[in-house]
Amino acid sequence: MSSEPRERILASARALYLEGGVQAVTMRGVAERVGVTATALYRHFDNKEDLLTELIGQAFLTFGAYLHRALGGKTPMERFLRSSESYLDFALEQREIYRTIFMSPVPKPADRPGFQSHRFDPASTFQFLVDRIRECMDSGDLRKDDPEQVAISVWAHVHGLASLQVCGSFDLPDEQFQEVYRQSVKRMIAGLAGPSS
Amino acid sequence: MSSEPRERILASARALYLEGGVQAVTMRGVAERVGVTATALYRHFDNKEDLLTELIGQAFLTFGAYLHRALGGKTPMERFLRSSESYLDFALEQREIYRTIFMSPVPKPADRPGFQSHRFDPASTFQFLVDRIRECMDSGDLRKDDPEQVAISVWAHVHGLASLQVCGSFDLPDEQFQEVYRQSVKRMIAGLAGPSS
DNA sequence: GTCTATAGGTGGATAGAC
DNA sequence: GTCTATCCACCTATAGAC
Repeated sequence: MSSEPRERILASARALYLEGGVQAVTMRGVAERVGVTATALYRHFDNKEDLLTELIGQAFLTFGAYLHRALGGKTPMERFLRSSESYLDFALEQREIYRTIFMSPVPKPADRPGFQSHRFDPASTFQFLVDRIRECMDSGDLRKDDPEQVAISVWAHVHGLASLQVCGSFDLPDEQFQEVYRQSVKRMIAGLAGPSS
Repeated sequence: MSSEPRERILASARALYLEGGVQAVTMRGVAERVGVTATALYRHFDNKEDLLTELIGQAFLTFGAYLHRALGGKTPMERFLRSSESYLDFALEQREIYRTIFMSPVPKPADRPGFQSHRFDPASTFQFLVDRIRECMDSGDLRKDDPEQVAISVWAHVHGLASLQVCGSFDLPDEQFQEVYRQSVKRMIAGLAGPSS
């Protein structure tokens, strides 16, 4: 590949990104990590935004790979539950990427002329979830309801849990939190009122 | 008051903050807005962090005022539902403050020597919610369960909804979203499985 | 492809005159 | 209390030599 140096630059950028977020990615910093001077990077990327765009693009693909695992489940309910597991795995294992995708303001098309939506942006995540839920309603595992509205509730619930953990609001180690997360998903399905499960 | 200029500085800082977040608050920018030079600010604040700390402190008080409204409800369930309403009101009306309090990494005591927790930080929000939920369990409005675990589920759910809206992930106008939010709270209470409500 | 040198920008903070 | 002048750190980006 003639683009091997390009990959090395992206790798260094990703490392800095995972350590300290977007603001930790500077041309100087990336260059130092690669072992060249900052100006050398401009042979491979037009400018910083270019580099960042490619980085984020790869991040979306990573998320897509996590979600895709859930489709290995054999029943609708299994696929639904696995989706929530995969979602959490991604949030915990790729914290900074999760922050960027789901905890940062969504750039509007107006802000970025020529903006191309990725395969796995928040919108397609949402659609993925709608499909899992519709399946469960068809199979009778979930009560019949508007799949899109239910998807909003479910997504908000898992995202809320994941994002609070990523922010450190719970002050729980990840292993303990995973159990809390699973229980909470059960509770979301069973509800808060009515007879105990 | 001898601290009147101090208040004017804070007001300008708050304005910038609400417009563009923390990063929009620069000593130069604040000073320009007040109508003085940047150096003048250092007569009133030791440094930028000092200014920011005071700003955030006031923000926590604002949030506390929102939550406090919920206590006007007459029954436990009413107070519980009003809490969720107040929470959303705050998130939508004070977006940037909401971001700072609930969507940013929680500073660990280690990071800030002499760090003093505020009256309404994530931890005390959580306690407030636990109290509302315990009330509802005692009154029989909610099924008996571990109030803290249920509080986690409930908080995550409303925070997830609020934060996704604040980020623009839903792409819905606030008025429409409020109705979605209310329905979702109902759904959280009723659950996703079992008979329709 | 990579370097040195350099331009041009933003931001925090201090010294000392008024 | 506020000013001017100034320093320092850090950043993106370009020109032109090698």
